[in-house]
Amino acid sequence: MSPLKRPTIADIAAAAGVSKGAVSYALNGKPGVSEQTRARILEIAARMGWHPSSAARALSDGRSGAIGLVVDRPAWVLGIEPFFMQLISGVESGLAATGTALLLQVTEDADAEEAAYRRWWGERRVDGVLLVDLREDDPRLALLAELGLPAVVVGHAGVPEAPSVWMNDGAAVREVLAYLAAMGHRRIARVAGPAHFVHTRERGEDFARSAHELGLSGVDCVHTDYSGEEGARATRRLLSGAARPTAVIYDNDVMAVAALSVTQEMGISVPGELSLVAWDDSELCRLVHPSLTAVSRSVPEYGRRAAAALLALVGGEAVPDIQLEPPVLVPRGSTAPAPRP
Amino acid sequence: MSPLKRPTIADIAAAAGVSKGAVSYALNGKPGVSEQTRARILEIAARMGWHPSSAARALSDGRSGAIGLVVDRPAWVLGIEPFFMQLISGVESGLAATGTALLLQVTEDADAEEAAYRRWWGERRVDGVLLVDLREDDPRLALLAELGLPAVVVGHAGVPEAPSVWMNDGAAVREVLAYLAAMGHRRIARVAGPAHFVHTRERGEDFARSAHELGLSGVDCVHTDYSGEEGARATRRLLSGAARPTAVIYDNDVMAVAALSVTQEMGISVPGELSLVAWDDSELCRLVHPSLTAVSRSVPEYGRRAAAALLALVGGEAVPDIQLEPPVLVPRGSTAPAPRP
DNA sequence: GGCGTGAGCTGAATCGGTTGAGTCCCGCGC
DNA sequence: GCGCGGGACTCAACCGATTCAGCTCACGCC
Repeated sequence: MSPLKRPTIADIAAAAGVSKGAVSYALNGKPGVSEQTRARILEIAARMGWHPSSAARALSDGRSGAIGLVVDRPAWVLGIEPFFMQLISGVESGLAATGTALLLQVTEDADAEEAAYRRWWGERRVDGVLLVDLREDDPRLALLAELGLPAVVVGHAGVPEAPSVWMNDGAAVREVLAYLAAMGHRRIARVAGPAHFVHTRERGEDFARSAHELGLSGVDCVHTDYSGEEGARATRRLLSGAARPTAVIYDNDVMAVAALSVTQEMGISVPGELSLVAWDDSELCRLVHPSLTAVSRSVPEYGRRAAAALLALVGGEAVPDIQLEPPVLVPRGSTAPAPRP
Repeated sequence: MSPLKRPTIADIAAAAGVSKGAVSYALNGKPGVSEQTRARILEIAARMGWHPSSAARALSDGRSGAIGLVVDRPAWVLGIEPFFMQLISGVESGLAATGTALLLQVTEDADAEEAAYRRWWGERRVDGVLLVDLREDDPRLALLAELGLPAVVVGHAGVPEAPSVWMNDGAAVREVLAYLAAMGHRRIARVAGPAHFVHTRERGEDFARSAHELGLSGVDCVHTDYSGEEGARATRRLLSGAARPTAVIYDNDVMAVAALSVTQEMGISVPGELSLVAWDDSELCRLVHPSLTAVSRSVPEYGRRAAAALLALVGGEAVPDIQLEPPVLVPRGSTAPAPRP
């Protein structure tokens, strides 16, 4: 079968007996044609299966009709980390109605990520980008500002250069610590993500504040790269130390799952001797035994709102920081009262 | 800071004192300019930080410089399934050198997936697509052929409409069954993916054939949607039946992990009373305790080769089916000799 | 009847590349 | 000395949309 020909507005114009301009007005809902003519043109366009050429549109109005997302995490972390796929699902649903496309790029390091932005900008491939995993003094913000590429920050507020979509982790941190404290836990540790991520630091500050308020001595913190392997190693170290914690909180679910198998290895009972809490809830947490108590936040919602905010920003609207519903604690089988000393 | 201006070939032409055409020849490595002039133009372009406008290029030569991937799996499966992110990582690395972009779309159902292809084709957004999860009599093949949109099938060979990148599962199936049989397993079951996927059926045929060759009575098969939940349910059913299997093979790692927690729930020892094998190896398999024996295949390699094949196809080359190294069995802690009857 | 007005449409420029059809000049062969 | 070939460029059309400046009516109004 010979491939279909793609109709252009010129074809429609010919079929309707009007000029290209009239067709353009009709198809874009702009004044300049009578309602009769508009209806006729719309009908013809639909019958011909017309779609606007994204290239032509991009060329004439300077909009590409696409947004970009660069994910700069090593492949082995990405594979298993549910966060990104859920985020992407959410972004898609925020984009779906508008017909905007999503460009995805997975990079090896921060330099490659910056190069990707430069390329997308130079090639006019995207109208804006979503920024995840903000770092301290993140050079990407300056770069994007220099390029004039609109961006929305996902995951934490108060960035002067760009609007953001965020959740207040503080309340959830407080909730988790209060819950553990109420069950008698006093020695609580945290296995965190990389220290250079802003959200890691901020969550750390939340932990310190809440611990102080609750009269806890503090929360020991170990940094990792989010991988199960490092999560397991950190857990072994914590559980082998002199003052073994009675509860550990993990910055992602993958590490919490890894920790669970470490406890089995070491013959430590969960939740009898040790309570575990995962930050970020995914099917993974319900899959393992005992199921993991988790801090649940709607990651797709993150994506959806961020996409919508970016579209508004690209459209020239002033976009404020958007705060989403804070994460909630979902208690499951991995937490229980602290063991008697 | 005011946004940078994006240089065009006209700017370069003006700076070099030549015409736009000459600049185009120079930048594309075509004859028509002297080596001196070419070098000068290249130098100016580099200094100005020029990138070709993807829109302009797409408009004039009909190529968008992008390929598309539609993933039609429910969001909750996607989140945790490592396969797709690994595939995407691989695709990126196959694309990286060429400057081709990747468009990703996550859809709710098959209709939305077809609509996505129609849109991409109509808008000339992609030069070709990667096709995963082929179904029996897959309507997508006819659609893409009708549209004339080049496609490469990932995951199984012998499709008349499009070249494919695949691995021979048969050898691995044989290896797994022989391994289990050698350890005395006779009642072996399989928890498979959806029956409508071609690769599910083909693997089933491989199981039947190998079972027969090895003198096994056959392999019981239960179909699921790949989710941990259904994997767990299927496992409970299998383990509650009269002739309980001594070994179960899962079509993905997520279900195998879910199964492991079912065995804990039910007090069945792994691998003492039951052996488990996961198809597809990811960090997940190493994370749990006992670690899961798995059939490992290089998913990123899949993506890389598929991307390369698609680029060749788009470039007008004749692309044959490409067979990759077959998957290999990686024995870990979840398999052991069958229990004495 | 003349004139302004605005709806409804046309024509052409424009975006930034690619490309085929010229143009010009230089060197070479006879 | 003339013609020819070809290297090095220039020019302009073209891809498919958007958009602005007209143009042409019909109509209302004084």
